[in-house]
This record gives sequence, C-alpha cells and structure tokens, in this order.
Amino acid sequence: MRLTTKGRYAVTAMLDLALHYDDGPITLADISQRQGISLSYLEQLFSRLRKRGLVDSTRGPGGGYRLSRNAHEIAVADVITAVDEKVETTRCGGLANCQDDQQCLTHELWSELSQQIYDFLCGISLGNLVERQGVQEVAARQRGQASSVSLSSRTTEESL
Amino acid sequence: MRLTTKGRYAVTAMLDLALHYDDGPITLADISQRQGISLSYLEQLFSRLRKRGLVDSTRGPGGGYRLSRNAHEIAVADVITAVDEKVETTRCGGLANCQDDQQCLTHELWSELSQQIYDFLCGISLGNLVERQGVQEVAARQRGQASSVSLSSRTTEESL
DNA sequence: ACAAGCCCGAGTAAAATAGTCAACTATTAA
DNA sequence: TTAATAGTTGACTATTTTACTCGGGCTTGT
Repeated sequence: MRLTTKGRYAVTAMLDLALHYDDGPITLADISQRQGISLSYLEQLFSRLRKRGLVDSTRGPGGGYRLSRNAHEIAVADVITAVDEKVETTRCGGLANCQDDQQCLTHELWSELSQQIYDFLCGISLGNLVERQGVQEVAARQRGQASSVSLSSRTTEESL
Repeated sequence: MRLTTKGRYAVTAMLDLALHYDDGPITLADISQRQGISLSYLEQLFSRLRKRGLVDSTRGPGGGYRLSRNAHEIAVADVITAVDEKVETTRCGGLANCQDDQQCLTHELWSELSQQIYDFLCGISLGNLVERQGVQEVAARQRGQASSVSLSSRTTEESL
C-alpha cells in the first residue's frame, strides 16, 4: 500500500492548519517550524493539496494557507489521496491483471483490505482529530517551545 | 506501512500450500510455476516462514513444504509478519519519538490505523480464503493451464 | 521598490525492494 | 554408492521509490 511519510506529513500539516484556523492564513514557514518538516517539502505537498481544493492560498506578505472548508468536512483519506496517488494494497492497482492478465489468487483479499483502510481513514476528519485529548496535548507542547530547531536552509531565521 | 510484494507473495504461496494440502509435500518449484513467483525468491520467503514455524519442510526427492497446522489456524497476519518485519504505519515504529523525542501530532492516528489493519488481517485465516468462491475459481483456472510459462532460470524443465 | 510568501519543475542521494546466484546439506531411489 | 531431488543459507545487485533540495519564478502588501 501507499502510505508513506509524504501522506503522514500532509496530514500533520493539515492538522496544524486546523489547529490554527483562527489565526488567519498560516505560512508554510510556521508549519515547518512547528512540525519539523522542511519548507521545500511542504511547498511540494501544498501544491497538491491546493490543486485538490483542500486548502486556499493567499500570496504576498501576510499570506499563507488555510483550510478551504470546515475541518469536520475534510477526511484524513482526502488528504492522503491528495498527495499520495492511491490507498491501494494490490500490486495491480485494482486492475486484476496481476497474473498473466488475470486475477491472482489473493487479489480479493488485498482489495478488501484497501477498502477497509480507506473506510477507516474516511471516517476520521481533521475536526475529529482536533478534538482529541492527545492531539490537544501535543499542540499545547508545541505552543510552549518557541520552535527551537530550524532544519531547513530555507527557514526564515538566519540562525547559522 | 510495510505491505509489499514480499508479503503478498508469501500469502499467495501459503494459500497455494493450503489449497494443495492433500497432495503431500509441495515443492517450491510447483508453487513457482503455479503462482508465477521466482524460485529463488520463494526460497528466501520460505526460509522465514519455516523459522516462524508456519511450515514444515521435508528434504530430498518427494520432499517439499506443507503447512505446519490447520489452515484455519494460520492468519494472514501471521504470514505477513513472518516475512515483513512489521504491520505498522507510524514512522517511529510505535516508539512515539517521532518529533524531538516526543510524540508527533498524528502519532495516535497511525497507531490506530495499524491496529485496524492488524485486526483485519488477524481475522482472516488461510482456511477462510480457501473456502471463498473467488479463490476456488482462480485455483481451478490454475489447475487448467498446466503451468505454461516458466519464468525462472532455475525451473526444473529445460524448456529453452 | 522590495520583501514576504506562494508557485513550479527539475534534479538527486539514499534507502528500500525485489530479486539473483552460488555453494552448500539432507534424503531418497536406483 | 551414486545421482538426483529438494531444502538451506547468505551474500550480492539492479531497480525503483522516497524524500527530499535547489533555483528560479510570480503576487501582493507596505
């Protein structure tokens, strides 16, 4: 299946956006610092998120990103499929041509698993996550430490 | 998450073993031909399956592999975890040290997903699969075509 | 004008995957 | 006792994917 750091980062970043929804447009630099994701990589991810209509962007100073709709209307599955191509466990990508142009012995199994995963991720929205105790705790911690480490050469601060 | 062709091949091969349980020990060459998996690769996989006690082996002519216990007592999850290391979706491998030695914002989510997947794969045994209509059909097809294509340089037949 | 910030595409190093190969050892049939 | 069958092991390798970086644009507020 396709569930990599790309998808994980995207969900984390989107959740960050959800948590700071009231603060107006959020810059990628902010997310980068809070979540420890490189700015360049975030740009790449948000390009896709924007194309899929999950976020709106504002350019220029004071600009940034914000969720395009209510956090409860954005499922984790939406975010992942926006950046990764698929949530699929079959080799053939659901085409059932796995073996000599015919369905392999375990095709059905992987199809079901894919569906299972997809359903699970569809059932959880960013809004759900925001409400969670655990998430709140981590978010509070992140507010505490004023973004100590800078990892990207492109972060705003010239700490080197 | 870790769900690759390695795991898929292993399940397919084990299912083949389950389907041909009554035929006595099954050689890897047989599985290779029926399922289109290279012999060398199967060797690697079965080495692990044996170490995990999922199959018993007999050496020498007439030898081969067989399931170590009833197909209903072997879950798909057992097979996958035997060859792949983990069924885990978190980056940190469940250690919760994802960000600065502390749990990242989405750690909980991926943990739950992992559990979800694991539960699903635990709930399905090789025995369950054998009983399925779809699997029966594919198995019948495989019996029909007397293993037309040989893909490995190491297959027994000297068809070249 | 200029700086903040988004936008975009190409390029790349490292890691993981999917597999190969060769040289064993054990067992059985002839 | 010899030859053939089949499992056993471990090292090695090509390919693919991942996870990025880089450099340059374009927009817009001040």
